Amino acid sequence: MPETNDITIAEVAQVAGVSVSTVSRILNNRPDVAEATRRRVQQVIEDLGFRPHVQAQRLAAGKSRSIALLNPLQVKVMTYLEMGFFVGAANAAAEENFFFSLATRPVSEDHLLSLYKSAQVDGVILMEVYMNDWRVELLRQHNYPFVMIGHCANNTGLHFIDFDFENAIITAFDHLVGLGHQHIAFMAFPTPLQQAGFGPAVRAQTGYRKALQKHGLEAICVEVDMTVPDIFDATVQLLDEHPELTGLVTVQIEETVGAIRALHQLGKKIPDDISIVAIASEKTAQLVTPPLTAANFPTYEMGYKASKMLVNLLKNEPLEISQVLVPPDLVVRQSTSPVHHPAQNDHQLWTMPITRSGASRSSQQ
Amino acid sequence: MPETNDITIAEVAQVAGVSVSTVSRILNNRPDVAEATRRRVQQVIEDLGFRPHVQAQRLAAGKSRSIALLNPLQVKVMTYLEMGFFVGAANAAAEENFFFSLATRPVSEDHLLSLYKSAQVDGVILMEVYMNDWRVELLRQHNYPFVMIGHCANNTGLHFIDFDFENAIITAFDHLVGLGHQHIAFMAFPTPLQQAGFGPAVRAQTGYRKALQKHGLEAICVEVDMTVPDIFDATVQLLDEHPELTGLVTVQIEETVGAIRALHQLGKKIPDDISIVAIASEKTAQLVTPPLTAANFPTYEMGYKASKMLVNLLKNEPLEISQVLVPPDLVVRQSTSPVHHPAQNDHQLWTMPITRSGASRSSQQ
DNA sequence: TTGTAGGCGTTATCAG
DNA sequence: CTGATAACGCCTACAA
Repeated sequence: MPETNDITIAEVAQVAGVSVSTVSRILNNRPDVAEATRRRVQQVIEDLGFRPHVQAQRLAAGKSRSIALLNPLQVKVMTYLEMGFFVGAANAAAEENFFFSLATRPVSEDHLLSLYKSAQVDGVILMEVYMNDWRVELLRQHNYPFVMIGHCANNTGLHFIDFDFENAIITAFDHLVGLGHQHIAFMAFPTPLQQAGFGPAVRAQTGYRKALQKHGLEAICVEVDMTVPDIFDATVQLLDEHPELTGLVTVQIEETVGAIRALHQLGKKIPDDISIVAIASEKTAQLVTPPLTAANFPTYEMGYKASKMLVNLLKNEPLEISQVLVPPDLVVRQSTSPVHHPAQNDHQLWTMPITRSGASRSSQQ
Repeated sequence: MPETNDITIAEVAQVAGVSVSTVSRILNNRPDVAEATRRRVQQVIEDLGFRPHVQAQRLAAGKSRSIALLNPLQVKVMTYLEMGFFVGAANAAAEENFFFSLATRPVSEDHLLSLYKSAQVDGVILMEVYMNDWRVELLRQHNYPFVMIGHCANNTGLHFIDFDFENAIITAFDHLVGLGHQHIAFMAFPTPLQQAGFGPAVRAQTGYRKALQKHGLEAICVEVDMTVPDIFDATVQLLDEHPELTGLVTVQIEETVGAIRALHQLGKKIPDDISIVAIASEKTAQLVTPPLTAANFPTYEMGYKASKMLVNLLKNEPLEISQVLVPPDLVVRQSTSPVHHPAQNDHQLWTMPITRSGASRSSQQ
């Protein structure tokens, strides 16, 4: 059996020759304590190696001083995207002396309320937010504190930080068009996500529509699942149907490697034959070859900021800004280059063997 | 102000017409309760939406029912390696109804002890373990429960799960030699880590020595920092000094992309010109092009297992096995092929421009 | 099978 | 500035 920490605040008080309340005051940095007393008691605390019992503190104070990030995580799977949010949020919480945890289990309404009711947390961070999100309604109705990474259709009274997907897509197209590209495909979020009103999916699509209109481009759009094999197949099929393509914009984060691999197999060079613009964090963009030109998705910073916002909320400190939309910042790396008019032997490429056959897909206007 | 959960066990008891202790028993699944009573009380709990106050439970029970993974995490940086441990451990803890948290801050002796003393956790999972690790000594001496992902020089009485780095390296060499390769470089852990007795670094080196001996190979070993640019530089220099190279074994996980990028830039084809064997999880191996042949590093499973072990320990349940070494499982993907004797125009490659200059490195025997 | 009562280690209120 | 003392919400002998 492990040696328990017998030392309590009472013993500290006794050794220091003061009352428990005085020790408690010192522990909580209250101002109304004589400097001499404070020093003496702190010395005793040090000597005894005393640490306050956090559960007792939480119970007595009526605050858990804990927050959680609600991650709709599939078991085993976590990407750099979520990880950025997570590490950022964790570090910010640690800085504020708040306990941080990750809720990995799928949340039901009941589960979500339980987090608050059972005093596991004082507040949560929501991610993967939908335009109309039941979690938001539920928490708002119960008046439980929370902040979002993402935002809804109606955000009055809500606190959030989100990436500006709409302008990210527009910026991506601006970049390619600026390099002379005219035949650009857009690899969009899966249709079900769009229909369900998943924020990034909806807003990326809006950005896409605006970009088409702005530059007078032909619509070449394919919706794919966020998996490497699906993107691989989609890319193959896309180039089959649109051999004139010289540009590609993707919203998939890490899975863009599927497109790269497909192009590689088709004998298409990046960026000589096809330029790619993605949405990606620094880390992710550097993970593939060539490093991707991408709208920078600052996941760490967003998680950090969200966490700070929540803690401020819980401390009843004023929030300077409570709704922030992070503007896209296009980082040019090595996956884009000026358009390069194709040589005439292009069609020979199509005689190459393709290992994975394409699933049926629609190429919508 | 958020609506607080007024409902307590006392109210449940009153409404159900029983005593608090009965409700408590039901909450804790004690057997000594009449079935009728149990059902009635559970109905009341449901109706009232009651959730026990976890802080109070922990205080009264004298157990936090919480564990933590001690991650010597550099701020902002987390790789798929740590993430696998983390998600696995988190899921296992959740299954056991234990609270899980990640300690992101660098631990001092004081900090580590505080975790226990302040009842934040009942036990911890250590990772990045050294052959002689002060944390292990400290916890052992205080008789605090813990398990390790990794293991020490002396492991008597300790509980751990670790990946068999030594045999992983041997297996990697076996594979390459089996394909006819004779000139194989080994990209080792940085010297400081080896000297400090970092477990994987030490054991990988042992495996390397044994592999050389087993197959009678020439030693071509370079120690690199675990960063993409460093590995890039090291690869360039390595091929400069050893143009006869046809095989490469790396222990770096994600950073191996640096080698791939260097080879790409040097005009070397993978696997036609150079075969690579890495140590990597499924996810990581698939992230680069071509997908890497690698000794599978089952990080999720290891985190999961470590967490289960710790929880069992804390529940005083018997541990079936308390020291497990995960055997390497070589997964052949697309970065290795039979040796392919070089064409005579190889040296022309060295006239290509290299963007990053190599830092000075030693190529030890 | 159920109820009573004391205690878990702090914080907070209110006197002094 | 300091000290009693009552919560905080639950668990757990012990008794019935």
